[in-house]
Amino acid sequence: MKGKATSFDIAHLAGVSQSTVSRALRGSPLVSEETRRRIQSAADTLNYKVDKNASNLRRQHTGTLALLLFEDPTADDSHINPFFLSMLGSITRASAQRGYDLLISFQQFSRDWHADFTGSQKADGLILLGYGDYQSHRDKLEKLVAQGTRFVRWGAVLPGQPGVSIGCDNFAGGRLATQHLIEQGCRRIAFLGDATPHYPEFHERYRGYAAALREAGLRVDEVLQADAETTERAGYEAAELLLERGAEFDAVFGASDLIAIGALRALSERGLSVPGDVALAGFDDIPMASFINPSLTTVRQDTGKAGEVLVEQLVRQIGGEGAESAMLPAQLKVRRSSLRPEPEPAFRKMLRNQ
Amino acid sequence: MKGKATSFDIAHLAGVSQSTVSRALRGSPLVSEETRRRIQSAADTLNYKVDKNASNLRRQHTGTLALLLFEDPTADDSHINPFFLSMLGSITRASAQRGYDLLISFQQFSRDWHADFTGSQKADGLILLGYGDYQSHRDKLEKLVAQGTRFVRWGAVLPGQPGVSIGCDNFAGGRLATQHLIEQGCRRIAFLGDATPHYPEFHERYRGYAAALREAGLRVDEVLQADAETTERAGYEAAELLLERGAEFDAVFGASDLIAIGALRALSERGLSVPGDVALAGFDDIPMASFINPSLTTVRQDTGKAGEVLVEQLVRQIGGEGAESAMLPAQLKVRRSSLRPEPEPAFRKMLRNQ
DNA sequence: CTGAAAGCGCTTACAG
DNA sequence: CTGAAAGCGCTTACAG
Repeated sequence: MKGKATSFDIAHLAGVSQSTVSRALRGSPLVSEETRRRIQSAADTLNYKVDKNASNLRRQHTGTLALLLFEDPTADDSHINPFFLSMLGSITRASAQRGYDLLISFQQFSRDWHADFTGSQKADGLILLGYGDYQSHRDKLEKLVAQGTRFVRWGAVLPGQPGVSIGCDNFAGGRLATQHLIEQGCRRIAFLGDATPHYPEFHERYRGYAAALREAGLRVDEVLQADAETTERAGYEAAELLLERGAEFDAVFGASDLIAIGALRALSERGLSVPGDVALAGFDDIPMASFINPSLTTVRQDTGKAGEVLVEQLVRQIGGEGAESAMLPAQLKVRRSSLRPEPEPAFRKMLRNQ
Repeated sequence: MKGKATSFDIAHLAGVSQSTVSRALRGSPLVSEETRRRIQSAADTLNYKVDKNASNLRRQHTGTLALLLFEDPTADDSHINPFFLSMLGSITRASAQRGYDLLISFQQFSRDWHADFTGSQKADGLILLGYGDYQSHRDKLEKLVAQGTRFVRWGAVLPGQPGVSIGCDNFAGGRLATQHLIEQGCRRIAFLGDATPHYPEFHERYRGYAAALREAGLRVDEVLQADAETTERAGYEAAELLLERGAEFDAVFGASDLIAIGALRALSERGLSVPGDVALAGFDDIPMASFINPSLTTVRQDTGKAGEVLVEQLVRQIGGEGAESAMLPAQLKVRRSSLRPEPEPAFRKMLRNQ
């Protein structure tokens, strides 16, 4: 790489001062059209690009957003949760649309993340993404607020939380899914996923589940709940636990699609058919949900919209405008995994008709 | 945000010069242990972080890698190809492991990407990722080389290509999949995907396909090939085209999993069963491949390994070491979609045994 | 509309 | 081992 062209080189070539080059290239109205054109063409021939480091240093900003992706360290580390992958895609798009670069960082190990990015001027603001134990994050969030760091986080939207949170209406989503299972005739509906306030999104889904049960005059039975983080394996194990417990159930509501898919595998291995013996629903609507067999009934979180809102609210903060937490609607997607009674298999019908 | 602490503040607090602060914090051996400790604790109490912009400006480097993701503008723009999403995950991890930040950028629209990142000192090197028309990229790659830009690209590894390419052995993969279909008794195997050198990865897969056919004494029939880019929709349409043409085939090899999955839908809609009537294979092994029904036989590209190698070779270039193109092995994953003859359905057996 | 000059916060020869 | 000083390449008051 031979010496990169600087604004002085352009100035020299165009026969103006370096200040004028800078102004022209930044689109200042203080430069005459003709001068601007001359400078522009000089810049083009020298293949000049403004040095971001210098520009940012001087302007004290960065033009980039940092996406911090928290993954539960216990998760299988080869795969990122597909839901977050979708979010990542939409956040990337939304950032680009608003002229920001996006820096991505996984935060499984580092503990000092709360200051790493904005403190070191790598990013103007932070997007926090990830399921995970909220309690252990909370004090860091408060520190972030105290420091004046601009950030938005994806998660449960509840009163009294530090900073700006964007999330979907987990309570309504949990309620919707459970109501649907009840309408399908299910009476013993299991909930797979952590149901404590440690994981507020799951907790809200659980609360929605419990509300739907009570509204239908059904009992919330603790035997029907088993903890699980968002992995297929955890879903598998939670379903196994239920089965070993001897719990009787005619439906399973997984707190996430990954959990539901894991449960599906456990049920199949025991010879239980879905939806024939057990109706099944998940949460997230990851791409896989519509492809598995049977296709998975789930609560859709609109990741496209989510990315837009996250970026929008963060950019507002950076611009000094007020930003607000927002709750996005949850939408029930009914697919085959919950549709009962299952149409009678053709061969059984034939046998009976003999 | 109250005035951020600078190295001068630390110097003042620790009672040393600013230069010493800088040295201590960068781990220079020129600083005594005791001084270093004093400086470190001052930095901690003031919550000091080195300003990356200033540091990078001075050191003339950035510590970040840019991942440019090219997507075919005709693709459904709401979804990123899951294969690239996997790559993105593994590249992110590999970069973090080597201490680089990763800047992500989608390049559907911008045309000036070849200089945007390294020229403006946003990144030390580029990772180019995306299927796409190679011919139209080629001159940009050459410009990149001419400029001395460090980059690696994911794609076909062929002689005479500009720069460093990492890719999987697409020829071997295509051949493997086709051989497997032939072993399953298929004789009329369709190929869905562009088969021209414009898309070198697909072309290599096609060449592997053709080689396997010839080796088995089978004819390569143009009627059995239909173009498709990497989307489910394109796969669906290509299969439709084949069907409308009245082409007779007993197997379909999709140049990517997405194409194969689209073809599966088209076949099902026509009442053709997979693998009963038509055996099916794809390429990539995206997560969905193992979840659809029937599960999809495919050629696995190891994205974890790919990300590591891409980052490794790029970092070597940045460090002034020589980097080399590399071809990663392709691995056949046999699943249900290609296993013929299909076990006889239970009810048919019953009927016959009456 | 344009130019000369200061300064963003570091890193690193240079001198001791 | 430490300090004083130059300079990375910009942006932006300040002066005209």
